[in-house]
Amino acid sequence: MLRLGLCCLFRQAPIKFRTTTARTISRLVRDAQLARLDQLCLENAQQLLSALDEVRRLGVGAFRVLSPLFPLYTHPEYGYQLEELPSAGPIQVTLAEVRRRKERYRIRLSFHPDQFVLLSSPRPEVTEASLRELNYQAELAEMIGADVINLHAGGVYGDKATALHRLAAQIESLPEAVRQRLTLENDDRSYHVVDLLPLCEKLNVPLVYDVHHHRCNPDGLTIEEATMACKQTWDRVKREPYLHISSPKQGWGANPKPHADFIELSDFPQEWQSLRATLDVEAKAKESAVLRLKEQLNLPDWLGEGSIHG
DNA sequence: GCATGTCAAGTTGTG
DNA sequence: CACAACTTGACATGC
Repeated sequence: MLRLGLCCLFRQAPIKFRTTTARTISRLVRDAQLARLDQLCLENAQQLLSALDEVRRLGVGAFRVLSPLFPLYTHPEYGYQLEELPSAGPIQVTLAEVRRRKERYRIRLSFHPDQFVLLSSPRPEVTEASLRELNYQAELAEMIGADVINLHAGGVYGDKATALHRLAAQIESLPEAVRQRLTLENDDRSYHVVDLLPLCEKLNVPLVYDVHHHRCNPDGLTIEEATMACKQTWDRVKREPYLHISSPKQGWGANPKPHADFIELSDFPQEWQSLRATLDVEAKAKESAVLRLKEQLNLPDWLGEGSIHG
């Protein structure tokens, strides 16, 4: 059965994640910086716990955790370690409870580092910053039990084969906590499913299939072919496949890349109807969009403990 | 209060 | 050459 996933934020539910900026933090002395960051991390951990309850209440089966759960954690100047925070203990306890609830509710958790995180760059400082960020997200993933850290392949730098070679080399030398969670996703500009498949098969990296990106940036594969190829990369490691969907904000005209508030049912590939997979819904209306798609597809509530499936 | 400009980070494509 | 787009607006400031 398909399980739908909500991405990062809520539009209806009163669940808010907070952040700060390097500029704001820079005006404080170190102790005050850590006190401020401590407050934000603790609040965000508590909000994540509420998020799991809300996802469960909505009958949804997956949640993507936003990258800056710990704001500025990997910043070169204002970064910090969890142990430096006065509330490190309560934060860890809260995140351990997130993990327990995710297991009880059978909710799948994932991370999607943002555009600055690349393993294909020829610039060492970009790779170093990316590795810091990946290690941070893996640390969080360990604490809450997230099984996926999903990356785009990044830039081409005028030579896709060489960029892919750098990407493969970096993947092979990742720390285990990152490596076991790393997945790659086709993007809407540079890397097709067909570009990533050889690397994914060689290194046993699961491939997340984003059908909107595929439609924006076609590679000759049909949706069914791309779906099956990606599914195989997950089958090989005996894990549930991940799919992404979104609809174009202004239709399939000049610029289909920006995301719409909701998913048009006509954009949902019928090939997916009977799949066992996680489908992240990338739509601005957040849980409203997930619920609408869930109804349109006639999917039942995703049930955890006590269900006849569980 | 509310409107508005700003915010760590990469790369590509468009106007 | 500036800006939008990408998984996502929220925060700080000034009126």
